[in-house]
Amino acid sequence: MTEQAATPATEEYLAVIYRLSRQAEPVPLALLAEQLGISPISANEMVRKLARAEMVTYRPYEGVTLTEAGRQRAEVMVRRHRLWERLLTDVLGLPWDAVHAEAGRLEHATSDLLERHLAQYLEQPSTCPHGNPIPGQPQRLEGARALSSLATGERGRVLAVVNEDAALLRALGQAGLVPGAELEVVAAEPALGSLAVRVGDRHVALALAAAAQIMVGAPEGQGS
Amino acid sequence: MTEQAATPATEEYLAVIYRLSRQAEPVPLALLAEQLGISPISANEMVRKLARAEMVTYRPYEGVTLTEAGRQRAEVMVRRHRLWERLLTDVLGLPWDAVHAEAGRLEHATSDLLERHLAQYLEQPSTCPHGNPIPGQPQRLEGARALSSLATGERGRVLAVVNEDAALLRALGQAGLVPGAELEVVAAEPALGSLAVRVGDRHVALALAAAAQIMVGAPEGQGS
DNA sequence: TAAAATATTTAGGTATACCTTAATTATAGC
DNA sequence: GCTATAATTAAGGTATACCTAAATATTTTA
Ligand SMILES: [Mn+2]
Ligand SMILES: [Mn+2]
Ligand SMILES: [Mn+2]
Ligand SMILES: [Mn+2]
Repeated sequence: MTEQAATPATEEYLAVIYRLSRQAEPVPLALLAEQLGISPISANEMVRKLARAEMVTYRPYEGVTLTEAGRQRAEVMVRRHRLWERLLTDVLGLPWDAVHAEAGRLEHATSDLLERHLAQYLEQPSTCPHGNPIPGQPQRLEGARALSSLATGERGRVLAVVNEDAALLRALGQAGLVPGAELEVVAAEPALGSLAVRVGDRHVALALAAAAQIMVGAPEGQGS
Repeated sequence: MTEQAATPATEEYLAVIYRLSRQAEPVPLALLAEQLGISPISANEMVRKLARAEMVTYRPYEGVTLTEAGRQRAEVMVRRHRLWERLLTDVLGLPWDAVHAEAGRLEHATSDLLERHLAQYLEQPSTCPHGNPIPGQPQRLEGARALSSLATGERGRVLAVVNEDAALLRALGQAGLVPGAELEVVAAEPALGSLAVRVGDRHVALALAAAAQIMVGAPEGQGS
């Protein structure tokens, strides 16, 4: 009986590992613990339990990697999470900086049946309101780059905000830096850790750390 | 520190006690335990904990009653539950016999903010899809009676199905016995434990136990 | 390459919410 | 009024998911 824990806690671990895997693979335990808001010791315990259940592989001093079974389970959770975000913003009108936390709870209370109805009602969306991909839908193949990597004068269009921290999203929303926005880098000052960007007719200055969370693609009318 | 447990488990107890209070007040422990699907001993433990937290009063051999604080908390949960049921049926198109179970999970993952947006989007509905009242909305004052109490020849309109058991709802749905349906009692046979009813042009026979779960009001065009 | 700094593991503990078995009630039927 | 029945409480146990403190192991860096 190595199987089927499927408690909210294990679901949460798998989904967080999945998300962090984009940035670092395998995922260091310290990062995982920090994201989950628990002690590294507790994270270590749980990760070893997940390894026993063959949802992850764990290499001490290196980190955690999802197994195929773990990845599938994680994708289900992330899919439900992002479908909920779409419903909450597009239909119920919640602000985009609030829906990540709400969906983070609803995802664990969602059956297969409900997931199907959600996806159907929303017409199989391919991204969440923050531009991040919904697993199970065809992804537009993107030559996406972090905004922080653009040089002065380069233009692009916002595709996604990777980090869905509420404070960051609120600030970006006010600056007009939302998926679809066209922008141009006015001045890149890596040495100063800062970036000046024109968004429409507005000028915005942001830290490199913030810019690193924004994925941009080719500007309108320019194929990859 | 007698305060604020607010775990899903305590929320669940309060909501179930609230619902059962319509039928029996105080609520016998045996009934509560059965509804929650746990042993009477565990129910006893939890109820004494709730009593310590002043959410209920508990009189051994009699039963449980909600305190004012408990009633308020319970009404929040029942309100969220029934708002979800409305969204799931009216918007997402889930079958009416499935939504009680779904809402039973979602209710615990619902914030004040989300509750407000749900209610607003649904235009402050006053009942769930099964006809049961949504706390916090004005209730139409109803001279409702159980269908099982009607005599032969009496007519009425279905207001609500009190017991939201999936199998019962599925059967009632197929028989057309849904809120709003006009009906006439064709033959009441209390001795046989059965009732024959005409619903539209259809004839339906049902057990008294089932009929007891159906609340009816005055037929169309007849004020109370 | 030997400390120093980090990371991991062990050990022991807490809280929640269940369980079973056994003892102790209280209620109700006769 | 007594006793059978049923309800309650006590006692002890399980599993999950956290925690802290202390011991060990590994990696880094000087
Ligand atoms: Mn979550
Ligand atoms: Mn998102
Ligand atoms: Mn519930
Ligand atoms: Mn209902």
